[in-house]
Amino acid sequence: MGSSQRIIERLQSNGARITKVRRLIVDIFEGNRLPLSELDIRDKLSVYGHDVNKTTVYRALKCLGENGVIREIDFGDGRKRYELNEGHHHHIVCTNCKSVDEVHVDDDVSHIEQEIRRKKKFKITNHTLEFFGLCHDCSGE
Amino acid sequence: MGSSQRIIERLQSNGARITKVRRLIVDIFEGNRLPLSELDIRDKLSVYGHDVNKTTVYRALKCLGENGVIREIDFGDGRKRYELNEGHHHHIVCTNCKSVDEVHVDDDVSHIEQEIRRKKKFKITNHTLEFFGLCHDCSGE
DNA sequence: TTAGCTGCAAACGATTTGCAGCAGA
DNA sequence: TCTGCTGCAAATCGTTTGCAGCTAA
Repeated sequence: MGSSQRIIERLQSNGARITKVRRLIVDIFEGNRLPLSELDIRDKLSVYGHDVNKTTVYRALKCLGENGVIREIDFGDGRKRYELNEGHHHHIVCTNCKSVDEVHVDDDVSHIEQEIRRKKKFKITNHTLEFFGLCHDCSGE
Repeated sequence: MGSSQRIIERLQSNGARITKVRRLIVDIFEGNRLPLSELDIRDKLSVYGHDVNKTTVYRALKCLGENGVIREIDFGDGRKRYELNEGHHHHIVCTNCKSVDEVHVDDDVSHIEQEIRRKKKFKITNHTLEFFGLCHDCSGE
């Protein structure tokens, strides 16, 4: 059980119980830095000998999301993905082989947000920015 | 039937038929510059006295998408939205009242794309950038 | 005429809900 | 102990598919 103490404490302080399934799922996220779908998670749990019901996974994800441990990522393919809610970054998705890579950009879109804040009377709290294209392997002819 | 001639020609040149339903849907998009879901479209069609089957709407949207007339927008709420494929821009969505506004930014994220192209060996063809927050009406506590 | 479009019903896949039994604190 | 978590089955919701009849070209 390698779940970081910080995460355990965050859950506990919000009154959520530290159950076996939640621990396992947090461990999966800590060992996989890329966004995972419900199915990805259950597959990985299964590999480690834990067959968890899909409903339970969805409810655990909801709990972890509500407590700020994970966040949702949307690649627009009809299934939600989740990743640890640490460090703002974006993703590049290969539209061919579906591989995903992280992108850390120094200069983010904060200047655009400020522009919007000025022009429109909108308090921006969040944004999504995902890139799509062909990875090196798939763009080779 | 106010469907722009340019769009009609684009469909025709690709071998798609110009049917009553497709004309109507294009008219709806031309009269509504914000992203519409399948349900939005059927509601608007209904207001004008046209009850169109949902399957037909989905197939028309697929056809219009494949011919570059419209594009998909994803607000991550589990339903697809579509808008005319004209002029690159983004959206700000009020997380409270769900209202949507367009955002035209002079300085887009092309510099980020170039950075990624250099760092990673990724040919970027597309990106999504949507903003979320509270609109003026909803942020007034 | 005829290939392509439409409508209906039914299938599908991701996600949610109801409920009875189990377990963390 | 006891409220909250889990698992199972069934429901829900957006979207897609199969098929028979219709219509644009």
